[in-house]
Amino acid sequence: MADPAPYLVIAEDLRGRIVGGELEPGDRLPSVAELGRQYGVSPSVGARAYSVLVQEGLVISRHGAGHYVRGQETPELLVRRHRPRSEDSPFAQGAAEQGAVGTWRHESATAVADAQVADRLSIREGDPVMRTEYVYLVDDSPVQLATSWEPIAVTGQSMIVLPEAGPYAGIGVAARMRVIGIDVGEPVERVRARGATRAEAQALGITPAAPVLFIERTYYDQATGRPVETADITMRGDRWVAVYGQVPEGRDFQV
Amino acid sequence: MADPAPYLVIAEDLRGRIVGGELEPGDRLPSVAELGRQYGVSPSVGARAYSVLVQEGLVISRHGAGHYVRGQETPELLVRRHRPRSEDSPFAQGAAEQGAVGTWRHESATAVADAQVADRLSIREGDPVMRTEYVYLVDDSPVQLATSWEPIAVTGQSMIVLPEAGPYAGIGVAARMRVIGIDVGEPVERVRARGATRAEAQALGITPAAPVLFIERTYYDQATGRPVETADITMRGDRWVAVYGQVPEGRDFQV
DNA sequence: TCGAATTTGTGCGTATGTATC
DNA sequence: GGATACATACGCACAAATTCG
Repeated sequence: MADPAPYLVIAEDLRGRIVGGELEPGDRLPSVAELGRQYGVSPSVGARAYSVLVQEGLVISRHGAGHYVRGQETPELLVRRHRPRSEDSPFAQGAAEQGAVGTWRHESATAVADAQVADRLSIREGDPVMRTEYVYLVDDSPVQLATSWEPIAVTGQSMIVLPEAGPYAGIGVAARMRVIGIDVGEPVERVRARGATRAEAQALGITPAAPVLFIERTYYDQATGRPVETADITMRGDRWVAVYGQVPEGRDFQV
Repeated sequence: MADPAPYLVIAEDLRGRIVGGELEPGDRLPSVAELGRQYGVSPSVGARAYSVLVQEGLVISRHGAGHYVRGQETPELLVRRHRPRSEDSPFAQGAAEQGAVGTWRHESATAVADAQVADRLSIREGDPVMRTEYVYLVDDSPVQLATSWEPIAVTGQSMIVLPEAGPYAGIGVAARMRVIGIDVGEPVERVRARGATRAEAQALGITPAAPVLFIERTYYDQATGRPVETADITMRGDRWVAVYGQVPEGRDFQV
């Protein structure tokens, strides 16, 4: 049985004291030299032990200053949930409920459906669609990206062909579709966890391969079953929780 | 302006060639010594560059053998969705629909609710609960972990107090609750993307910090609104997609 | 079977740039 | 502004694992 390497032993020891609460967020940790003395190894071993904990997110290092216990910041999670009859932007409304200011940038252009989008919208590859790219910001920092596709065949003759222009801008897909007489009900969402691509990391201000929540959302016309909008939504994993289902109302039981 | 450190330059160079496709999954990469020669630095710098890429999940290292480009393995996504009136294990049923064999291991024990579980179950901290740990396997490889908590106050007098023992084992929470006359409806699920902890990575056979889909699920008694079960579910991000909502039935529109 | 060559993993000492007082 | 403490990066030496003849 091989003994674990000393730098792992030191890291494990410190990890235990941090998660156990003995060392509190903000506490200054021993310098790498001091750590080496305590365990009878060279400073570089202490440095490597710290590098493990930094990678795990338990410790932050400040060049020339020292290592510090990092706050277990579960930085207020943003909550994403479906809002059945919203008449405001679901995103802005959600942010407001959480005491933040939600804004977004967008860009629309016509495009043709590739194979994947065509499949999701039940149209033919090459059919015209309106594609809109979104960047969502909370308190001016980007937290969510989205790309939306709508078949021109659905909205082309209406004044909502551009999702973010005219009197019906910024109210969300469900409300916009109601304008042209389409009731969409709840969307179907396919949820995945994966690492951020480089482009996503760049846009969201996170490191590549950091976990993101990725949702493929599709709205259907409830009357006919026809897909009317589909979107790829990418959210910072450390900032979002997506909630599905509702807590029942009546709570008349005894605790 | 400080130049980036040589080990970061090397890592960035290799990263570009990997994501660009010049280096393909499975390819053997230069040894750290060779890498050092190529860039005119010592082997330790090459080793450090590789450690960065290993941490990002782009490269795997095999002691004594070399460094290899890691496969972007997108192996058959498993689909997780709610099954309203299943009378079989939802997990096994889902796996079977996808042509795989789903099995699981479990271990139950009584415990007391900590603050978080107590909050989710609307009971008091310290109240007794039945805790069950699950490891789910598909074709003998672990793909999902779960920890479930049920208040003893709900199941304690019944023959389903042990989730995985007796005639009602392995049928899922909803079906088990029906046995004692509780209709639970759809659960509430809070979905997050985060990096795997060390323990999770170990159990799931992935690297630490690899993305996992993490779901906090709670079932409620529909009649009273009382929570009757809550669970933490951890799934390999590269193997699972969770689906919410249903595609409408009728598709009588013209393409 | 075995041993030599190759390769990664780990520890150490030192030089350098940074932060703090 | 200077002195000191500190983290970071690098080159080197040795151990452990793998491969191959």
